[in-house]
Amino acid sequence: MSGSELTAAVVASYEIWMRTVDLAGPALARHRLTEATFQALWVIDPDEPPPPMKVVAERLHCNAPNLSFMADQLVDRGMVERAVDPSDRRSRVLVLTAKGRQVRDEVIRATLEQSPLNRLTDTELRQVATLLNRALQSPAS
Amino acid sequence: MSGSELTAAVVASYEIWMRTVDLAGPALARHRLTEATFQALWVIDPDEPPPPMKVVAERLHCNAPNLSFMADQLVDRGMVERAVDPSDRRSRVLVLTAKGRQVRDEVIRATLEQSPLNRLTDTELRQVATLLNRALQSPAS
DNA sequence: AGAGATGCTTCGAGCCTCGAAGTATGCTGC
DNA sequence: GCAGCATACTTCGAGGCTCGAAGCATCTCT
Repeated sequence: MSGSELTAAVVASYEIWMRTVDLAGPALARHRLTEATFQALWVIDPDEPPPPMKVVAERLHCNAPNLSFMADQLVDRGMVERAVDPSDRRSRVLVLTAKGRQVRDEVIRATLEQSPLNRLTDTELRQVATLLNRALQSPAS
Repeated sequence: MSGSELTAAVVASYEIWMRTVDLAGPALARHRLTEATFQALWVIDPDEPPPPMKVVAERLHCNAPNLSFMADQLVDRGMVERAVDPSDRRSRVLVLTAKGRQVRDEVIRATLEQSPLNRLTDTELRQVATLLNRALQSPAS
């Protein structure tokens, strides 16, 4: 219930995110991605086992019908394929295609390059990440 | 074009914002506000002269038709009124009503209280705000 | 006064989001 | 083993958000 420090930090984090999204727009359009589909692509790490849709939905803070819709878009664009999860046949995992991996790399690189955060030094970025992650780690209020 | 420091900071700022929005949801619903209308309410500071819609649209990173739509919602809910800007009769300023000021205070307080950032100390919050604002201040790339 | 610029609104299209209901598969206890 | 419940996803339909194009009122500049 304090005051201006908290307000300033929340406003700044809002502004950082909004500008990142704005600046990423053209790069997304080049690959016919929207912000929503891009974020879905982002959270599928090609260096880890393909995640079940349930996990992807959690990472995106969205619900199952919503992810189903976005997955359709990525499948239509040839960037992702659905596969049955061998460990649970109810579940579907999202597998990046070769094109999906390439587009993901390219758009993430463009997004990071243009992010306002890219103007900070590595030391400053480590401080930011440390502080923000400290805030995120506490028990779910 | 570096690497993991930047990625970690961008991901953390995304997660901070998404969690803030998630947690604010119930407080918004109590006043029949959506995330979009709440942000419009947020950027109208009752302690400053009522801002022209053009200024509000810039603060929200949205365009004129979009703000016009959101302003309609706030007017319908009795939180805001349009008034002619005396210095330019083309322009409309958005004026908070008494109800608008009260709801704005209440919902902003709830949002800040529940934000993950509320778990940091004032010193940490000052560091966060300083670093993020440093990133934001640089010339528009 | 006329021409062009600016601020807002309206309209229409498209995308995003979500609750409810349906299908398939897994799990538990009898 | 199988009945009943739980879980993962999909489909459907409604509603909200966003934006380009076009229109109106007003300002500005000459």
